[in-house]
Amino acid sequence: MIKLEDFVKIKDYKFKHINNNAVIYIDDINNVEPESIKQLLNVSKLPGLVGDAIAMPDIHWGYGFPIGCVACTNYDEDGVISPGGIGFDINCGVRLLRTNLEYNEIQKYKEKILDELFKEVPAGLSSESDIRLSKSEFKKSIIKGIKWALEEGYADKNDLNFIEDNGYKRESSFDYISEEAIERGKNQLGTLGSGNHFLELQIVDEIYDEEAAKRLNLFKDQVVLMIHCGSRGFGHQIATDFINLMLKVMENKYKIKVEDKQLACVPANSEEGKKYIYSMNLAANFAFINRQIITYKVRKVFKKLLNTKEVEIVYDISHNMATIEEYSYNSKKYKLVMHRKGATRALPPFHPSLPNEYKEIGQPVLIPGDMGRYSFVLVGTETAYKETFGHTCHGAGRIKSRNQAKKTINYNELIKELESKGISIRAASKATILEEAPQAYKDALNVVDIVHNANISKKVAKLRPIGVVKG
DNA sequence: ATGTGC
Repeated sequence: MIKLEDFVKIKDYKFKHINNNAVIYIDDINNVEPESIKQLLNVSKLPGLVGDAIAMPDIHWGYGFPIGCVACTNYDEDGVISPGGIGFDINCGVRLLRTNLEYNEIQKYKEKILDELFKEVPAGLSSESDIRLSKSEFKKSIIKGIKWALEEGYADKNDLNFIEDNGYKRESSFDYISEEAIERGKNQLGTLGSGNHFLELQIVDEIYDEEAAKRLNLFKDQVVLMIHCGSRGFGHQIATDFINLMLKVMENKYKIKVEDKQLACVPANSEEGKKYIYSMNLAANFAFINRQIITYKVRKVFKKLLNTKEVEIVYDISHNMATIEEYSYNSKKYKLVMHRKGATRALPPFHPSLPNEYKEIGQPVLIPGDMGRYSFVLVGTETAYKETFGHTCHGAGRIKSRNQAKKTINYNELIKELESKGISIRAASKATILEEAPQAYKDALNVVDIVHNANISKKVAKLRPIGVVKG
């Protein structure tokens, strides 16, 4: 049984378990579902954990690990890596594009822009790309990562500076990838997918931090675009393959016992651990290219309809990923396996991995909200570096299950409601729209306010959707 | 999230 009173408030918006290495950033501990707390406590018992298993205010139930969670293990002392701590959609992430246009300059072209975006960017379950590659071309492209996109003309040279890890994971390989993964991924580059993934036309609605907004080249009433998607069937198959592999060797070969089979894991420095890391990084490359090709399509549409050449990347972040990093924790140096699942990196100002343009403000944090309300831009802080291994939340989090949403929400009413707010929809499936209705989600503003008040990231801008392309 | 399953 989960006892909520076992979590004590150690400062505003932060609760720590009295016996376990688990903390939750939340306004009120009663606002967390017991199932996801149980999952967090399971994670806190993983071999080699360093510090606490950390939950963000958008925590909700997931596969093994809760979504909205950070867990770090000690690579040098057989700390584990677990695919469930990354998620099936490896390198699911968000990219924000800015234009030099104001809302009033595009208002009359809005529907046309959405038509073209919907035509150019394949969306929906099992949607396929117009880019056809042979198996060997596909392999070459994913190994090269975003550098392939640059060579092929899908990226501008400057783009790479504004993507986390420059859009390229060097430690990647096809050696441990199944034919199935290749088959599933081969024709999916530059596709949106389904579920909560989207391409939105948005307007900068409110600026909270003028200085940081200026550095990010964001201004009120500006037209921006947000891309939320990941590694499609490719990453999904890689996750599936490695969960199966780890289930086979975890107990027999490595004598690891976990609280839940879905926490299947192996030591990160083991044979299987290293194979997973190389494969996960490959899926990460896929997702970076995926968001890059969608960017290319957006640029094409804006050039064609508005003759706008300025569509620049503000930033591109991953919220489902693990990285192996040297990190100081409690004045001790570690090589950490940092699992982040539904959590966003939020590095402080002057961190060496930030682009020069953003050095003084910290790492941009992109938080997708729901299609009817808003999304957010924040920046990382020193407090995050000290308390959360440099992380913050990733989104709103569900309150209604997909089925509940489909049963209780009326499609026509929803579309009318969105229209009345000035939001137009292009979607491959009606069911997805119902599943992703604003009513199915928590208010992202509450989530963002908690991380802001806990100082693990700072609000910079609020973005409001005016057009949504979905699967 | 996902060729929406073991």
